[in-house]
Amino acid sequence: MSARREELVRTAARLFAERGYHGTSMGDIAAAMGVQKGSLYSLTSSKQALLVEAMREGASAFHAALDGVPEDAPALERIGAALRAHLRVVAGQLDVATVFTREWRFLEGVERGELRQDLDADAAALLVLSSANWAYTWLRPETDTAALADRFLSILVDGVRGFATPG
Amino acid sequence: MSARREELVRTAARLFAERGYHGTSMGDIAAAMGVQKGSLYSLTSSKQALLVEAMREGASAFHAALDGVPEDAPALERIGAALRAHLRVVAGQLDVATVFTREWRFLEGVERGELRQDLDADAAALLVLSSANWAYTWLRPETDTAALADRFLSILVDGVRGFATPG
DNA sequence: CCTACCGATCGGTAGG
DNA sequence: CCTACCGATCGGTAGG
Repeated sequence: MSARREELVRTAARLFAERGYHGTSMGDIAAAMGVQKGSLYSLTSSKQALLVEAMREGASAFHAALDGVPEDAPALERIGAALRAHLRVVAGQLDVATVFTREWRFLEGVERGELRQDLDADAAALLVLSSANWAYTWLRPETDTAALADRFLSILVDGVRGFATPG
Repeated sequence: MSARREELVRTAARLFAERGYHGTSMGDIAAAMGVQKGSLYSLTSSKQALLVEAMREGASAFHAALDGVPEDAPALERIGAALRAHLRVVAGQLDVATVFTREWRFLEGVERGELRQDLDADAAALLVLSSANWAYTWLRPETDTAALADRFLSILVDGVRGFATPG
């Protein structure tokens, strides 16, 4: 894959994250690349292919992050490692992570509610997943994600009562 | 406001929630209403006005929910009441809540990161806000939101160590 | 509420 | 990488 093509995918991911997939035109992407839109089609076959590529980067980054989680550690330690790794990806590849978290529904037929989490599911797991999945809206690249993840985890285990007074 | 106009806003909210604002055309909305798209313009002035109206319903529902939170109660009780009320709105008006949470960026110039939450912010507040804002992706209308909110809150206060064995 | 239409923009292609 | 263009679709309007 050429450097120019990588730049195209990165640019598309940035605009998809900013304006949404349907809110971004090939003309927008071309303008951001400094070329005419017809010129993009030597680098990609379609707009949808750019979304697929951006999603693939996101999936691969999150997947690779989980690969670093030790398999034979206590559950709590593994959850902590997974959360740290996930938040690190969000902060480090904000555009790709945003597109991955928000725009997947334009590629797959998964409907809202199919996850079918209900009262029997573990509320603690929902809290962790929510914080991880919502993180793209407020995480900043310079955020200390490891410290934040540890603080999340500490609350999940011991609650705010286990905290020293903040400040 | 006529019943027909209310039906239009509800239909638009449903389609915006399913396909996104830019992914929904006035023709789509008209088809769901059983009329031609030109006919919609006697009920609304523009597609954007429909988004504004749906967002207004969401804002008003969430705002009204917060109005029921007692002002002179302990902080923890107020947070619990707010979380319960918020999740009830999400479950009860899923389409409007989804549009409100996800599509606000097409109306306001607020950019990602402007919230500027960082390590100094309270991680517990982030956990609560994340669970509330991500809820539209997994909450179902029949979910017992009060029990779920209480369980979230219990974790935040005492952590999972404060739980009896699940099941 | 309909038909018929407007100008603009869309994703994508041809040919160079 | 460009110009020039395609058919389709977009949001919205006119006139009834």
